[in-house]
Amino acid sequence: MASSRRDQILACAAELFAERGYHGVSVHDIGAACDISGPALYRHFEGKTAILTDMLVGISGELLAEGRRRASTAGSPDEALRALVDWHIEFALGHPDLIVVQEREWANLPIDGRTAVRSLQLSYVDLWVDVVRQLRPDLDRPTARATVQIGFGLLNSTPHSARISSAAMRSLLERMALAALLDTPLEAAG
Amino acid sequence: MASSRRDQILACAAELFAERGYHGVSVHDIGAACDISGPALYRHFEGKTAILTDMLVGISGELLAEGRRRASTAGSPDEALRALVDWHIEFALGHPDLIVVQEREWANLPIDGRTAVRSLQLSYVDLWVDVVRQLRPDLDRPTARATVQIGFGLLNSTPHSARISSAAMRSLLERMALAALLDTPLEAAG
DNA sequence: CTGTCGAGTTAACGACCGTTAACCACTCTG
DNA sequence: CAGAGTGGTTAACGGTCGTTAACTCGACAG
Repeated sequence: MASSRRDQILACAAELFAERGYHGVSVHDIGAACDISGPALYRHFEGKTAILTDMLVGISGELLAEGRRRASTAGSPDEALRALVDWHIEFALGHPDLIVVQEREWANLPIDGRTAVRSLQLSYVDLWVDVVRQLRPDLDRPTARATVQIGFGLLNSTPHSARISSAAMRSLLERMALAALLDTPLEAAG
Repeated sequence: MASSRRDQILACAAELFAERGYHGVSVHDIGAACDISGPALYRHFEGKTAILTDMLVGISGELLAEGRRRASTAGSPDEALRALVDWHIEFALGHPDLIVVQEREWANLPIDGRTAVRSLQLSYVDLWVDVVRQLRPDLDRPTARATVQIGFGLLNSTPHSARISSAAMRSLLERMALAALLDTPLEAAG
């Protein structure tokens, strides 16, 4: 189990990063949010970028690991997609700040963290793409990939959305996501 | 017509802001991208925040004005929704960097710019909500608002999506957006 | 030709940032 | 009770940032 201070720092930093962006938050700000001050962070992290790296690797890893678990225990492709959608919604509703940081701050990672996060994210996309292609054999791989990424855009909009109850938001997101992902083409576009 | 240099600065700044975030870009960087250097920007803008303010007010204003124009010339609610979707897709595909900046940098505006942009965005959401509610009388206003915002999340995912042709992306976005927005509820959620 | 004005330059200032150094207190172990 | 280790403190450093000042140069009106 990680040290409690480490987790507290990660949680405070996530909240601040989501609110003001990585470069808009100083190490002093992060420390102050944890009731310690500035340089004390260096007892727990190598530097400011290490906080961001740990955060993004953790998010991507958790999304992928639990996504794989749930998809693999599903009995059918349809159930698997529903399980993936439900899991993503659960994560996004439970950690809106992490969703925001994951979406925004990838470019601020050092090179090695960037490749690590990218690789986890690609695996997560692939997990979805494999399920979607079983349900939508009409889609070639690039189109299926774009479909999944557009679906993430839909699901990740949670933090920016109007205030309705969490249960209502959950079912609304699920319905819209499944409609968007499963819609079969009825018409050609110009 | 605005001075050409002003427009050039806004375009260069948008690209840089989208890539690295507002605080990740210095006035020297913006100047260099325009082949002028640093403090020369102050001949055209009051300061760095004025560049961001102009950019976001411009985006929100254009989305709203053209959205109103197209929705008002549509013959039916169904056509109006299609017109709004098409317009938003056209803008997002044509200016992916502006979409990114609009999504990310609102919190970095000064207070007055914040309220100006917020007000334009609210009007734009309302424009959509009015159309959606004509097609989906089953939705109460907060749910319709959330539906529209989730739809924006879907449409605004363009800049993060895999590379398929622009025409293919356009029709994919349109199909998925309409499916998500128009889907009528067939089941209740737990 | 003169003078004003717009649009650029470099130099400099103060503030703040990430990071390191030096120091201190508390808690354990032997 | 010594002494190492952990986790905190304040002070200070170098670098960068946004902004201002002072100056230059070309265009153009009278």
